[in-house]
Amino acid sequence: MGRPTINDLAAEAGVSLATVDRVLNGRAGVREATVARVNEAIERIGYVRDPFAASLARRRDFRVLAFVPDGDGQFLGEVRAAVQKTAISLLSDRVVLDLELFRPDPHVFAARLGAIDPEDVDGVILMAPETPHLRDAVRHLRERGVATAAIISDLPNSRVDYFIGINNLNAGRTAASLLGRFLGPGPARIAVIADTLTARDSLDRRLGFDRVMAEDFPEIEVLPTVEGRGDPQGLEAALRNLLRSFPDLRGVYSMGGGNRLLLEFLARSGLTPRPRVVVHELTPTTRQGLQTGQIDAVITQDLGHILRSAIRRLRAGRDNRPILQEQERIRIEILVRDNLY
Amino acid sequence: MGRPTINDLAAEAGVSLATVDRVLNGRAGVREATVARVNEAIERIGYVRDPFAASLARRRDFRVLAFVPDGDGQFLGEVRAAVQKTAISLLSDRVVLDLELFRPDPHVFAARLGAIDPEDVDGVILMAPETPHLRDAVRHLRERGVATAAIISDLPNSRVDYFIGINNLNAGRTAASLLGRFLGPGPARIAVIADTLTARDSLDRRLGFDRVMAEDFPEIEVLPTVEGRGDPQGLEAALRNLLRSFPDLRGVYSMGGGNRLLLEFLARSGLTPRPRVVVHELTPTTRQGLQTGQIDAVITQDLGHILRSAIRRLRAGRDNRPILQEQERIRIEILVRDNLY
DNA sequence: ATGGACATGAGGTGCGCACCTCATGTATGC
DNA sequence: GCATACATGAGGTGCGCACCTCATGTCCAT
Repeated sequence: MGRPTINDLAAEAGVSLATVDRVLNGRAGVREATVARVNEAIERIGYVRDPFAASLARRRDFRVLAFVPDGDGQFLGEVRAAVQKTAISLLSDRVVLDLELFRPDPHVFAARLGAIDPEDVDGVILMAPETPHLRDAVRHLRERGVATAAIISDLPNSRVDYFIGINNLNAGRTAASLLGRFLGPGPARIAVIADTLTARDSLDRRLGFDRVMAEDFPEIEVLPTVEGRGDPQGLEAALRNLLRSFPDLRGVYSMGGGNRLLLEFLARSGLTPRPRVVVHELTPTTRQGLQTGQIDAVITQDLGHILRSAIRRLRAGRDNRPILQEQERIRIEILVRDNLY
Repeated sequence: MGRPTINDLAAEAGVSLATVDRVLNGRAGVREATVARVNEAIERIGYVRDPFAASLARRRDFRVLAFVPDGDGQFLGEVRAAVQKTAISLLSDRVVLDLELFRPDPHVFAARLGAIDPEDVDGVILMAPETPHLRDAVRHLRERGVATAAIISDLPNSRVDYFIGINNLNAGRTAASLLGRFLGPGPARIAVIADTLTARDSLDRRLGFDRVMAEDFPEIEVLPTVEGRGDPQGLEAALRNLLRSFPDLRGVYSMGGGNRLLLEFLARSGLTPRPRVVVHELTPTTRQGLQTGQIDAVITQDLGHILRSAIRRLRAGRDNRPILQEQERIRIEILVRDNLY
């Protein structure tokens, strides 16, 4: 009743099991013509490798290294925690997922990637900003047969094998859609807060946000972006300035970090009516903000899902298996107080 | 390097492989004291069955039957489609998922469940309203060793093994949270539409909805529920009546089916300003409603996720494995035009 | 012709487990 | 004390695959 096995495949291709094995596992010493015959037979009988049996026989786990920036933003903390949790849950799937932190120095990071031994590592997951060094390091990894997946932020110029994350343009659109509806008809002024607008993600979000605001909520005036740049005092001062110029502020869209400070500032400012607040990423701060009512909506992505998806793709690629597009789509999730999990 | 195997387990328990096998697979002919010894050894060395190897050796797929009502609501269509898609994607996981439709007659349905051969079927997934017949049939299934999972609607009195779906009280709360925010401050009248309020799901949603409205949006007046009862003309008439009495209607919460008719009605009525509309379940109609702007938000659940989760639980139960709570939580998803996938 | 490089086949082993048979041991009732 | 029922062990087989060794065959350059 079952699917075809390598035995069926060998028979169909008219070669021995050994040759099938050589072709399937990319070992050397097979004529091109023979490889082609096997591949045709694969197509013909619809052979797909049984990943269970394979990993059983391989007697070796699927090893993945996840690189996440070392740093103290809450979101980074969430990512690191998600990697660790996912690692545990994937152990029973014969996947060993290791977390590795890296410091910003691009040389050091690229060197670390270059030192990866393809014998030890099947795939690499990267949450990292794109730099020329990284681009070269990724290319080098590919050449040595280590698959790469970018998560959360794409690395569009690094020819990474996969990107797993949300579409940030649509995330920005979603934020605008919500904030616009929350504010209702009539003119209003809203602020946009970002860590920095140089990051690709923030640019995309801002772009999507502005488009929807312009198209659907023309009466809403979006003030120039307040950039935090990881400097609490600077952000505080900028916010204070903003509020002095626009005491009628009715909404805030926060695209990145700094939410803790933002919420504290808003609480202190005692603005009435309370401004509508839409932020990104579920963290302890934003979770609490939802619960206390300081935040109206959080736009987020399921980190566990992202990591599992990344690993499924790396594995599927290695086994030359197709993936289920549908299951791998990363949703832009909207959380309010009442659907918080 | 690896996890303990049955060999380690046998050694630890001081019994043979045969006995370990008998205990693990619940075969008869083992003294209680011996069973206990094996189970203690399992605890001690932390043995967990390797599900891959097991299903390989079992030479038999995990067979699941999914029962979905035969009927022509769009949501039912989505559920059936999701079952079929999931079935395909799970084939490579050695899971055979079959879809079976049933007609409303509780006798016939219960008889069908009673006729299930435990030799053929490992688990049953049910999307069905609870009836006394069903309750008995589920109990009977359990007794014969067939695990059962209710999806979407719980069967609280049927002692089903698992329920996989959203918390409808929170779903109702979420709807109210959104609709209340969309309407902004000030008094407003809103309508609630339901197929029927006798279904447990609708009751829960309504309850959650009312609570949040009362607590957070006291100025909003929730009109009595309009019940469709699967009768298009009746619904149409009721809506017309409602609008005659309350021409200042500003919001609509639709808890179940009938959205197609509702949207047509609202379009024809030309209400200004356009009422804010929050509905449940993503269907072709509600998807289009989001895109055209007739619907502000859809509250939904990922059917593929629900089905995969149900199967993971049935399998984990059979193999006596723990599940990852986190991964199995079914989210109450909020969709607006811009995060539609 | 001869050696060497390369392509292929034959066949075995074991991964962790389920499932089966048969033999042997032990307690129980009469 | 003997038949009987039951508990347990020993050992084998195969699932689909990866990985390994060794033998044999084919072709080419010299």
